[in-house]
Amino acid sequence: MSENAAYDALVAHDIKPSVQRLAVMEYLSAHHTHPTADEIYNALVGQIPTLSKTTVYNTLRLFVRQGAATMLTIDGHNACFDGVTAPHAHFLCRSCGKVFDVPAASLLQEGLRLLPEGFSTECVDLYYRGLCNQCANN
Amino acid sequence: MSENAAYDALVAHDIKPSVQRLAVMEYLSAHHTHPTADEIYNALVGQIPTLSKTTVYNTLRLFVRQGAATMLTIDGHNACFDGVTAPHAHFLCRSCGKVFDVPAASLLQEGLRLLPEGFSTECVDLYYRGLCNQCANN
DNA sequence: TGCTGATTTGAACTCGTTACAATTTTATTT
DNA sequence: AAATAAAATTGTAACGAGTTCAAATCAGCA
Repeated sequence: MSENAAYDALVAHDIKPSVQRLAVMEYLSAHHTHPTADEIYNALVGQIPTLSKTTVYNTLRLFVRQGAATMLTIDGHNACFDGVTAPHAHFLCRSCGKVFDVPAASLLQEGLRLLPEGFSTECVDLYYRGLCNQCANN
Repeated sequence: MSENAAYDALVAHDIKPSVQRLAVMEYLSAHHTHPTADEIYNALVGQIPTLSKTTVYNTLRLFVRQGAATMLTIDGHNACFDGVTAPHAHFLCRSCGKVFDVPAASLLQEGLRLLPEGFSTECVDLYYRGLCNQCANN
Protein backbone atom coordinates (compact mmCIF):
# COMPACT_ATOMS: atom_id res chain seq x y z
CA MET A 1 0.00 0.00 0.00
CA SER A 2 1.40 3.32 -1.13
CA GLU A 3 1.77 6.23 1.22
CA ASN A 4 0.69 8.63 -1.48
CA ALA A 5 -3.06 9.00 -1.82
CA ALA A 6 -2.77 11.04 -5.01
CA TYR A 7 -0.61 8.36 -6.62
CA ASP A 8 -3.14 5.72 -5.63
CA ALA A 9 -6.01 7.76 -7.02
CA LEU A 10 -4.30 8.03 -10.39
CA VAL A 11 -3.47 4.35 -10.61
CA ALA A 12 -6.95 3.40 -9.47
CA HIS A 13 -8.37 5.32 -12.43
CA ASP A 14 -5.91 3.96 -15.00
CA ILE A 15 -3.98 7.21 -15.25
CA LYS A 16 -0.25 6.87 -15.75
CA PRO A 17 1.38 9.05 -13.09
CA SER A 18 3.71 11.90 -13.98
CA VAL A 19 5.12 14.79 -12.03
CA GLN A 20 2.48 17.12 -13.41
CA ARG A 21 -0.45 14.76 -12.97
CA LEU A 22 0.60 13.94 -9.42
CA ALA A 23 0.89 17.61 -8.57
CA VAL A 24 -2.58 18.37 -9.89
CA MET A 25 -4.12 15.40 -8.08
CA GLU A 26 -2.31 16.28 -4.87
CA TYR A 27 -3.62 19.80 -5.11
CA LEU A 28 -7.19 18.57 -5.59
CA SER A 29 -6.81 16.19 -2.65
CA ALA A 30 -5.39 18.83 -0.33
CA HIS A 31 -7.62 21.75 -1.27
CA HIS A 32 -11.35 21.15 -1.34
CA THR A 33 -11.93 24.65 -2.67
CA HIS A 34 -13.16 23.63 -6.13
CA PRO A 35 -10.36 25.44 -7.94
CA THR A 36 -10.37 26.53 -11.55
CA ALA A 37 -7.70 25.36 -13.98
CA ASP A 38 -6.09 28.77 -13.69
CA GLU A 39 -5.99 28.63 -9.89
CA ILE A 40 -4.38 25.21 -10.02
CA TYR A 41 -1.82 26.44 -12.51
CA ASN A 42 -0.91 29.46 -10.40
CA ALA A 43 -0.64 27.30 -7.29
CA LEU A 44 1.67 24.75 -8.93
CA VAL A 45 3.88 26.81 -11.22
CA GLY A 46 5.98 27.76 -8.21
CA GLN A 47 7.06 24.18 -7.56
CA ILE A 48 7.05 23.18 -11.25
CA PRO A 49 8.43 26.24 -13.05
CA THR A 50 8.14 24.66 -16.49
CA LEU A 51 4.48 23.84 -16.01
CA SER A 52 2.26 24.81 -18.90
CA LYS A 53 -1.33 25.93 -18.59
CA THR A 54 -2.17 23.55 -21.42
CA THR A 55 -0.92 20.65 -19.34
CA VAL A 56 -3.23 21.62 -16.51
CA TYR A 57 -6.18 21.75 -18.88
CA ASN A 58 -5.20 18.44 -20.50
CA THR A 59 -4.64 16.80 -17.11
CA LEU A 60 -7.97 17.92 -15.73
CA ARG A 61 -9.75 16.75 -18.86
CA LEU A 62 -8.05 13.39 -18.47
CA PHE A 63 -9.03 13.16 -14.81
CA VAL A 64 -12.67 13.87 -15.64
CA ARG A 65 -12.71 11.35 -18.49
CA GLN A 66 -11.25 8.67 -16.20
CA GLY A 67 -13.56 9.51 -13.32
CA ALA A 68 -10.80 10.74 -11.04
CA ALA A 69 -12.28 14.22 -10.74
CA THR A 70 -15.48 16.10 -11.48
CA MET A 71 -15.97 19.26 -13.47
CA LEU A 72 -18.47 21.77 -12.11
CA THR A 73 -20.28 24.18 -14.41
CA ILE A 74 -21.94 25.99 -11.52
CA ASP A 75 -20.17 29.23 -12.30
CA GLY A 76 -21.12 29.60 -15.93
CA HIS A 77 -17.97 31.57 -16.57
CA ASN A 78 -15.17 29.33 -15.29
CA ALA A 79 -15.20 25.58 -14.95
CA CYS A 80 -13.98 24.39 -11.57
CA PHE A 81 -12.91 20.98 -10.40
CA ASP A 82 -13.56 18.64 -7.52
CA GLY A 83 -11.36 15.74 -6.48
CA VAL A 84 -14.13 14.26 -4.37
CA THR A 85 -16.06 11.97 -6.67
CA ALA A 86 -18.53 10.69 -4.09
CA PRO A 87 -22.00 12.14 -4.84
CA HIS A 88 -22.73 15.45 -3.20
CA ALA A 89 -24.21 18.83 -4.14
CA HIS A 90 -22.62 22.29 -4.39
CA PHE A 91 -23.51 25.78 -3.27
CA LEU A 92 -22.13 28.86 -5.02
CA CYS A 93 -22.19 32.10 -3.05
CA ARG A 94 -22.85 34.97 -5.43
CA SER A 95 -21.14 37.39 -3.07
CA CYS A 96 -17.82 35.74 -2.14
CA GLY A 97 -17.77 33.36 -5.10
CA LYS A 98 -16.85 30.35 -2.97
CA VAL A 99 -18.25 26.91 -3.75
CA PHE A 100 -19.35 24.84 -0.75
CA ASP A 101 -20.06 21.13 -0.49
CA VAL A 102 -23.57 20.08 0.46
CA PRO A 103 -24.34 16.52 1.56
CA ALA A 104 -27.04 15.24 -0.76
CA ALA A 105 -26.12 11.70 -1.65
CA SER A 106 -29.54 10.20 -0.93
CA LEU A 107 -31.36 13.01 -2.72
CA LEU A 108 -29.23 12.53 -5.82
CA GLN A 109 -29.93 8.82 -5.64
CA GLU A 110 -33.67 9.48 -5.45
CA GLY A 111 -33.47 11.80 -8.41
CA LEU A 112 -32.42 9.02 -10.71
CA ARG A 113 -35.93 7.58 -10.49
CA LEU A 114 -37.51 10.69 -11.97
CA LEU A 115 -36.01 10.21 -15.41
CA PRO A 116 -38.20 9.17 -18.34
CA GLU A 117 -38.00 5.60 -19.59
CA GLY A 118 -34.91 4.87 -21.68
CA PHE A 119 -32.75 7.69 -20.42
CA SER A 120 -29.41 6.51 -19.02
CA THR A 121 -27.71 8.90 -16.64
CA GLU A 122 -23.96 9.08 -16.26
CA CYS A 123 -23.75 11.96 -13.80
CA VAL A 124 -26.03 14.19 -11.76
CA ASP A 125 -25.16 17.68 -10.58
CA LEU A 126 -27.17 19.62 -8.03
CA TYR A 127 -26.27 23.29 -7.83
CA TYR A 128 -27.49 25.82 -5.31
CA ARG A 129 -26.83 29.53 -5.72
CA GLY A 130 -27.38 32.28 -3.18
CA LEU A 131 -25.62 33.73 -0.16
CA CYS A 132 -23.45 31.69 2.21
CA ASN A 133 -23.73 32.08 5.98
CA GLN A 134 -20.79 34.48 6.09
CA CYS A 135 -22.03 36.80 3.35
CA ALA A 136 -25.65 36.73 4.52
CA ASN A 137 -24.62 38.46 7.78
CA ASN A 138 -23.19 41.80 6.75
CA MET B 1 -56.42 40.69 -20.50
CA SER B 2 -53.93 40.68 -23.34
CA GLU B 3 -53.96 38.06 -26.02
CA ASN B 4 -50.18 38.01 -26.09
CA ALA B 5 -48.61 35.72 -23.49
CA ALA B 6 -45.10 37.00 -24.19
CA TYR B 7 -46.22 40.59 -23.66
CA ASP B 8 -47.85 39.61 -20.39
CA ALA B 9 -44.73 37.77 -19.24
CA LEU B 10 -42.61 40.86 -19.81
CA VAL B 11 -44.97 43.22 -18.02
CA ALA B 12 -45.38 40.77 -15.15
CA HIS B 13 -41.62 40.91 -14.61
CA ASP B 14 -41.32 44.69 -14.90
CA ILE B 15 -39.69 44.56 -18.31
CA LYS B 16 -40.62 47.33 -20.69
CA PRO B 17 -41.68 45.65 -23.93
CA SER B 18 -39.97 46.36 -27.21
CA VAL B 19 -39.99 44.68 -30.57
CA GLN B 20 -36.76 42.86 -29.79
CA ARG B 21 -37.68 41.83 -26.26
CA LEU B 22 -41.07 40.58 -27.39
CA ALA B 23 -39.49 38.54 -30.16
CA VAL B 24 -37.05 36.89 -27.76
CA MET B 25 -39.76 36.13 -25.21
CA GLU B 26 -42.08 34.81 -27.89
CA TYR B 27 -39.32 32.54 -29.10
CA LEU B 28 -38.70 31.20 -25.61
CA SER B 29 -42.43 30.64 -25.09
CA ALA B 30 -42.89 28.85 -28.39
CA HIS B 31 -39.73 26.72 -28.38
CA HIS B 32 -38.96 24.74 -25.26
CA THR B 33 -35.66 23.62 -26.72
CA HIS B 34 -33.42 25.54 -24.29
CA PRO B 35 -31.78 27.60 -27.05
CA THR B 36 -28.49 29.41 -26.83
CA ALA B 37 -28.23 33.14 -27.43
CA ASP B 38 -26.80 32.39 -30.83
CA GLU B 39 -29.66 30.10 -31.77
CA ILE B 40 -32.17 32.74 -30.75
CA TYR B 41 -30.34 35.35 -32.78
CA ASN B 42 -30.26 33.18 -35.89
CA ALA B 43 -33.94 32.36 -35.51
CA LEU B 44 -35.00 35.99 -35.16
CA VAL B 45 -32.70 37.89 -37.48
CA GLY B 46 -34.92 36.81 -40.39
CA GLN B 47 -37.93 38.70 -39.07
CA ILE B 48 -35.89 41.52 -37.50
CA PRO B 49 -33.08 42.14 -39.99
CA THR B 50 -31.48 44.91 -37.92
CA LEU B 51 -31.26 42.69 -34.84
CA SER B 52 -27.91 42.71 -33.12
CA LYS B 53 -26.40 39.79 -31.30
CA THR B 54 -25.56 42.14 -28.46
CA THR B 55 -29.23 42.93 -28.06
CA VAL B 56 -30.04 39.24 -27.71
CA TYR B 57 -27.38 38.87 -25.02
CA ASN B 58 -28.54 42.03 -23.22
CA THR B 59 -32.16 40.96 -23.43
CA LEU B 60 -31.51 37.49 -22.07
CA ARG B 61 -29.44 38.92 -19.25
CA LEU B 62 -32.29 41.28 -18.43
CA PHE B 63 -34.81 38.42 -18.50
CA VAL B 64 -32.72 36.39 -16.08
CA ARG B 65 -32.19 39.34 -13.74
CA GLN B 66 -35.95 40.01 -13.67
CA GLY B 67 -36.84 36.36 -13.24
CA ALA B 68 -38.56 36.04 -16.61
CA ALA B 69 -36.17 33.35 -17.82
CA THR B 70 -33.54 30.98 -16.50
CA MET B 71 -29.98 30.49 -17.65
CA LEU B 72 -28.69 26.93 -17.74
CA THR B 73 -24.99 26.18 -17.36
CA ILE B 74 -25.49 22.49 -18.03
CA ASP B 75 -23.41 22.62 -21.17
CA GLY B 76 -20.29 24.21 -19.75
CA HIS B 77 -19.50 25.70 -23.14
CA ASN B 78 -22.64 27.57 -24.14
CA ALA B 79 -25.23 29.06 -21.84
CA CYS B 80 -28.75 28.17 -22.83
CA PHE B 81 -32.05 29.65 -21.74
CA ASP B 82 -35.42 28.47 -20.50
CA GLY B 83 -38.59 30.50 -20.55
CA VAL B 84 -40.24 28.10 -18.10
CA THR B 85 -39.44 29.43 -14.65
CA ALA B 86 -41.39 26.84 -12.69
CA PRO B 87 -38.96 24.51 -10.88
CA HIS B 88 -37.87 21.47 -12.88
CA ALA B 89 -34.66 19.61 -13.71
CA HIS B 90 -32.77 19.19 -16.99
CA PHE B 91 -31.15 16.33 -18.84
CA LEU B 92 -28.35 16.91 -21.37
CA CYS B 93 -27.73 14.13 -23.88
CA ARG B 94 -24.03 13.93 -24.61
CA SER B 95 -24.73 12.38 -28.00
CA CYS B 96 -27.36 14.60 -29.63
CA GLY B 97 -26.75 17.62 -27.39
CA LYS B 98 -30.42 18.19 -26.69
CA VAL B 99 -31.60 19.38 -23.29
CA PHE B 100 -34.76 17.74 -21.94
CA ASP B 101 -37.06 18.82 -19.13
CA VAL B 102 -37.39 16.50 -16.15
CA PRO B 103 -40.19 16.96 -13.62
CA ALA B 104 -38.52 17.34 -10.24
CA ALA B 105 -40.36 20.11 -8.43
CA SER B 106 -40.83 18.19 -5.18
CA LEU B 107 -37.26 16.91 -5.18
CA LEU B 108 -35.91 20.44 -5.60
CA GLN B 109 -38.15 21.58 -2.79
CA GLU B 110 -36.83 18.82 -0.55
CA GLY B 111 -33.27 19.76 -1.38
CA LEU B 112 -33.63 23.15 0.21
CA ARG B 113 -33.67 21.47 3.63
CA LEU B 114 -30.21 20.02 3.15
CA LEU B 115 -28.43 23.34 3.27
CA PRO B 116 -26.32 24.32 6.26
CA GLU B 117 -27.68 26.86 8.71
CA GLY B 118 -27.49 30.44 7.49
CA PHE B 119 -27.27 29.71 3.80
CA SER B 120 -29.98 31.44 1.76
CA THR B 121 -30.71 29.92 -1.61
CA GLU B 122 -31.94 31.93 -4.56
CA CYS B 123 -32.02 29.19 -7.17
CA VAL B 124 -31.46 25.46 -7.47
CA ASP B 125 -30.40 23.67 -10.63
CA LEU B 126 -30.48 19.91 -11.05
CA TYR B 127 -28.60 18.66 -14.08
CA TYR B 128 -28.50 15.13 -15.45
CA ARG B 129 -26.08 14.12 -18.18
CA GLY B 130 -26.03 10.89 -20.17
CA LEU B 131 -27.84 9.41 -23.15
CA CYS B 132 -31.45 10.19 -24.06
CA ASN B 133 -33.86 7.43 -25.04
CA GLN B 134 -33.29 8.09 -28.76
CA CYS B 135 -29.50 8.01 -28.60
CA ALA B 136 -29.34 5.05 -26.22
CA ASN B 137 -30.94 2.81 -28.87
CA ASN B 138 -28.53 2.83 -31.78
C1' DT C 1 23.05 3.77 -26.25
C1' DG C 2 19.45 4.22 -29.47
C1' DC C 3 14.64 3.78 -30.64
C1' DT C 4 9.60 4.33 -30.07
C1' DG C 5 5.63 6.19 -28.14
C1' DA C 6 3.62 9.04 -24.64
C1' DT C 7 3.77 13.48 -22.38
C1' DT C 8 4.64 18.26 -22.01
C1' DT C 9 5.13 22.77 -23.76
C1' DG C 10 4.07 27.33 -25.81
C1' DA C 11 2.25 29.94 -29.41
C1' DA C 12 -1.52 30.69 -32.20
C1' DC C 13 -6.18 30.34 -32.53
C1' DT C 14 -11.36 29.71 -31.72
C1' DC C 15 -15.44 31.39 -30.05
C1' DG C 16 -18.89 32.81 -26.50
C1' DT C 17 -19.55 36.86 -24.19
C1' DT C 18 -18.97 41.67 -22.76
C1' DA C 19 -17.56 46.79 -22.94
C1' DC C 20 -18.28 50.85 -24.99
C1' DA C 21 -19.42 54.69 -27.87
C1' DA C 22 -22.50 56.04 -31.41
C1' DT C 23 -26.99 55.86 -33.22
C1' DT C 24 -31.76 55.21 -33.05
C1' DT C 25 -35.98 54.92 -30.74
C1' DT C 26 -39.22 56.17 -27.09
C1' DA C 27 -41.06 59.17 -23.58
C1' DT C 28 -41.57 63.80 -21.68
C1' DT C 29 -41.76 68.71 -21.61
C1' DT C 30 -42.57 73.20 -23.48
C1' DA D 1 -45.96 69.71 -32.87
C1' DA D 2 -41.15 70.81 -31.88
C1' DA D 3 -37.55 70.28 -28.58
C1' DT D 4 -35.43 67.84 -25.01
C1' DA D 5 -34.24 64.05 -22.13
C1' DA D 6 -33.97 59.21 -21.27
C1' DA D 7 -33.80 54.55 -22.68
C1' DA D 8 -32.90 50.90 -25.99
C1' DT D 9 -30.43 49.14 -29.90
C1' DT D 10 -26.49 48.53 -32.74
C1' DG D 11 -21.76 47.28 -34.35
C1' DT D 12 -17.13 47.08 -33.51
C1' DA D 13 -13.57 46.03 -30.71
C1' DA D 14 -11.92 43.67 -27.04
C1' DC D 15 -11.63 40.04 -23.45
C1' DG D 16 -10.69 35.60 -21.73
C1' DA D 17 -11.44 30.62 -21.02
C1' DG D 18 -10.38 26.81 -23.37
C1' DT D 19 -8.49 24.16 -27.50
C1' DT D 20 -5.45 22.93 -31.48
C1' DC D 21 -1.24 21.78 -33.16
C1' DA D 22 3.53 21.04 -34.08
C1' DA D 23 7.84 20.92 -31.85
C1' DA D 24 10.45 19.54 -27.91
C1' DT D 25 11.05 16.61 -24.04
C1' DC D 26 10.64 12.54 -21.38
C1' DA D 27 9.90 7.56 -20.16
C1' DG D 28 10.24 2.78 -21.08
C1' DC D 29 12.64 -0.77 -23.34
C1' DA D 30 15.56 -3.58 -26.73
